[in-house]
Amino acid sequence: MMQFMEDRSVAAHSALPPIERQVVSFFVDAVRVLGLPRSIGEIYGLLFISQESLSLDDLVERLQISKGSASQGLRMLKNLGAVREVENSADRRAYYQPAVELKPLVGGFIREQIRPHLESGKSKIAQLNTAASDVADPVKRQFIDDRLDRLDAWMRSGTRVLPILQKILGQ
Amino acid sequence: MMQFMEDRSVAAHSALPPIERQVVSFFVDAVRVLGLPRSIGEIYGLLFISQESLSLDDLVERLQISKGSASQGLRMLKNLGAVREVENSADRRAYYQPAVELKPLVGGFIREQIRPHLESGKSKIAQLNTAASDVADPVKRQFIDDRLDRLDAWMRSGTRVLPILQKILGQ
DNA sequence: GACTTTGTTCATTTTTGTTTGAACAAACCC
DNA sequence: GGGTTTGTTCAAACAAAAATGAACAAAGTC
Repeated sequence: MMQFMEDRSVAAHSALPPIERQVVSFFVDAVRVLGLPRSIGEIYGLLFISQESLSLDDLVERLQISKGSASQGLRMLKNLGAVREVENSADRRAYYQPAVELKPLVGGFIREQIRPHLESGKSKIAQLNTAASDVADPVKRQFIDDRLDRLDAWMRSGTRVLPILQKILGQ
Repeated sequence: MMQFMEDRSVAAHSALPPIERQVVSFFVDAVRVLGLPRSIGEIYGLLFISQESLSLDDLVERLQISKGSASQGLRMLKNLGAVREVENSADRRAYYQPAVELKPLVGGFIREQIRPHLESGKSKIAQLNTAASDVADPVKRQFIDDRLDRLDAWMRSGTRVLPILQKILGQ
């Protein structure tokens, strides 16, 4: 009995096994490149390399992160379409599985992180075009118009590239 | 004489004019999305909307940033190929101009910010494949191999997409 | 209806990353 | 060689972002 309890105690505090640890570290680096918080990488990484779906408590225990982080991280991952809840009768906890195809991951990232910025960028350029009409000096005016036209072309290129990105990465 | 000095003094402390301010703000937001420091956006943004090339001191004065920030920011922008030094006889200061075509900007960003991460990711996966050969349980082993194969395919997709990105955005 | 389990929220703490500015180096000038 | 201008470096200060954990809500159990 005592033996059993000690085992559980050790399990609760032990570090992740090597493979799991390395995969988590891989995703921690990957999400930093994408500008997402470390915990997102930890959670997704552990789910990615786990055969069984995991509960919030599993994540808290194995990654040694707070319940708050796990909860917020899972919400963001759900919004990104990177994890989904799975049924688990005989247990009222929610269990999570990762989306492991590149396509939905890329799609979610574009939808949640890229498009909103492109949209707000376009509206800022619209404001700028309004402000530019107040410029008196015609030489300066022409220069500014040229620059704003460029910016606009950049945004259009950006918009154009997204579906192509999704197509290529969806394979 | 006194009049003249007061004008200079005011100019030194005055805020950026509206258009310049808005364009700088646009680029500050843009570089945040790309995970680059604010000062990079400020410097590039002001250069982008300025007809004349600017010196380090011009940037310090107009953006009200420190010489340190301006120096570091310009170095990063030069490394990215986003600004270039221009000659200015009659003055031993260096003057800077922005690259305003999308192509070199995208190219520089990919070269400096994306490729290094893709490379280090690939080598991490190689390490993981080595570590995976120590897994005893054949079922677990197969699962891990599947996941690592997926990761590898992701990285290959990533590598494949970069030249296409450059091509599309270079117009 | 009191108690337990599960998960969320959010004010505070902690961590991370950026900016500052003083010290320094390099190049030029007289 | 002393003085000036221009630009860089880096330790310390600061700001922004993320993680924590206590309080809370919701739902289930006895």
